[in-house]
Amino acid sequence: MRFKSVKGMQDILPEAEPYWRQVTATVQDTARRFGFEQISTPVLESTALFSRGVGEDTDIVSKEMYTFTDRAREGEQGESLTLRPEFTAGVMRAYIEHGMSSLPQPQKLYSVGPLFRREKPQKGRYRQLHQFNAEIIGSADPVADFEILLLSYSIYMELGLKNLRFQINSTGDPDCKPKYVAALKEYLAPYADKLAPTDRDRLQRNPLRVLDSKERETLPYLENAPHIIDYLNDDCRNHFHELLGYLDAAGIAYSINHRLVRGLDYYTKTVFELWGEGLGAQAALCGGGRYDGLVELLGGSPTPGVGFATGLERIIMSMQDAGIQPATLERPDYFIAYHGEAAKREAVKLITTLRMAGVGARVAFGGRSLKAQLKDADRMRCRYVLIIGEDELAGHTVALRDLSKSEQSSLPMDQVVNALKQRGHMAECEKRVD
RNA sequence: GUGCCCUUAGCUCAAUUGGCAGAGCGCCUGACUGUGGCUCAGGAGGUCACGGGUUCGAGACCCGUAGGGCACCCCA
Repeated sequence: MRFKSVKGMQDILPEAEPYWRQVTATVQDTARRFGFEQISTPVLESTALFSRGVGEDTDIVSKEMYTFTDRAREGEQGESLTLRPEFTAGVMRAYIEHGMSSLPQPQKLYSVGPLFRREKPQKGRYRQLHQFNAEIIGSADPVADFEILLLSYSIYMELGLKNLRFQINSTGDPDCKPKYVAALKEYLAPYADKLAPTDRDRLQRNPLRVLDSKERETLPYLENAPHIIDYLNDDCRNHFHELLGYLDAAGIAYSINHRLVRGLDYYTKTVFELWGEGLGAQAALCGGGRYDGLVELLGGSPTPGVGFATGLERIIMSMQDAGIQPATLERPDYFIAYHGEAAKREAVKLITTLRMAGVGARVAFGGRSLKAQLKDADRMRCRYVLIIGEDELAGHTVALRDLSKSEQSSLPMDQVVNALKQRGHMAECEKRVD
C-alpha cells in the first residue's frame, strides 16, 4: 500500500523552502526590532485550556479540534489532550505558569509554528497550518494595540505585499458590550423570521455573530443595524480613538468595519483583520485584537493583553500571487568528481578535509562515468568541479574546472584547501521559477 | 459539516461512438571506454485514485468510497 499525507496536511518541499525561509526570517527579525522575544510552547495542551480560553461556543473548539485521550496509568482515566488550534491560550498559560507577571511589564512575546484545525481543506485552508503570533501582555495602553497593528503592517511591507488595508472595530468591554448586544437583539428581533436559519440560531446563542453574516437573506437587515462604537463607554471609546489617532499619525490606512466582530470569545475593545487579494474566500491574512479578560479567565491575576496572528501559508500564496521572488538560498559551489577506485578514496579524503576547513562542497556518489558526474555537477548548479583521476593522483594535483567558463586548470593537492577558502565557496543559486 | 466540479507515468496532459494505455518535460544509459550545457538514439517508469456494477469487451457508462479544487459555514 502507498501512504499518503493525512488529509489537509501537506509536505513543504525543498522548492518552497526559499519562501519559508524568507517569511520566517522576516517575521522574526521584524518582531525582534520591535522588542519582542520568542516563546515556544508545546503543540499539545490540556483540552480544557482551549475550551476555557478560546470559548466553548466557538467553531474552533466545538468542531475543529484534534482531541484525544492520553494513555492512562492502570486504574486511572487518561488525560484529554488537544493539538493546539491557536497560539494565544498556550502563551497565556505559560505566562501564568512561569510567573511572568513579575517580569518587567509588558511582556512582548512572539511564536512561530504549526497549528491544527480539523476543517474541510481548500485553498489557503489546511488542517495543519503555520502561523506567526505576537502578544503584548500586561499593558492596557492603546500604544500596545498600535504596536501590534504596526508590527503586522511592517511585516507585510517588508515582504513586499502592498495594497493591504486594515479593517478595525471595537467590541467594547464587559461593561458596555452587553448594552450593545441588547440593542442589537432588540433591533433584529422584528426581522428574526426573515433571517437566514444559521443567523436565527446565532441571534439566540451569540447575537454579535449575526453581524458577521454573509448570508444573502440577512444582509439587508444589517444595513441599518446599530453600531457598537455608538454604545462604547468612555474608557472604550477613548481607547478606540486614541488608537485611531496613532494610525492616522503613522499614515496607515484602515477602514472602520462596524460588522467586524471576530469569532473568538476572548476579544475586548480592539479587533482587526487585514485582507489580501488572490486568496479566494480565504482572504484574511491576519487577525487579532485585545483580550483584557483572558489571563484572569485562565486563572491568573487580571492582566490586559493584545495580539495578532498571521497565516504563513497565506502570506506565501500572496507573495506568489504578487510575483514576489524570495531570496535565493546558498548552496555549495564545489563538486568533487573522480575516475577510478584509488581516485574515489582520494576524493573522499579531500571532501573531508574541505568540510573540516569549513568549505562547502559535494562529492559524486556511485560509480558513474565522469561524464555523468560532470552532468550532475551542472544540474546541481555547482560552479566548479574538482576532478581527481589517475593523472592527478600520479602528479599529486587536482584539476579545477570552471563550468561557467569551460576553463580548466591544475592545482597542487596540498594547496587546494587554502585556494578554495580564499575564493569563497558558497553561491546563491540562480533564480528559479517555482 | 453541506453543495458543485475534478482524479490517466515523478510533472503537465492526450486517448474519436465502449475495442492493443500514449506524448512532452523530467529521470537513466549510450553516441564521446577521463570532461557538463546543445543534439541524436535507446531505456526505465502505469493497481488509468480505490471498491463494486453493466458489457463479449470499461481509462471512458452506473453506484459507492477516498483525495483534491471551488463555494457556503468559519477562519490564518
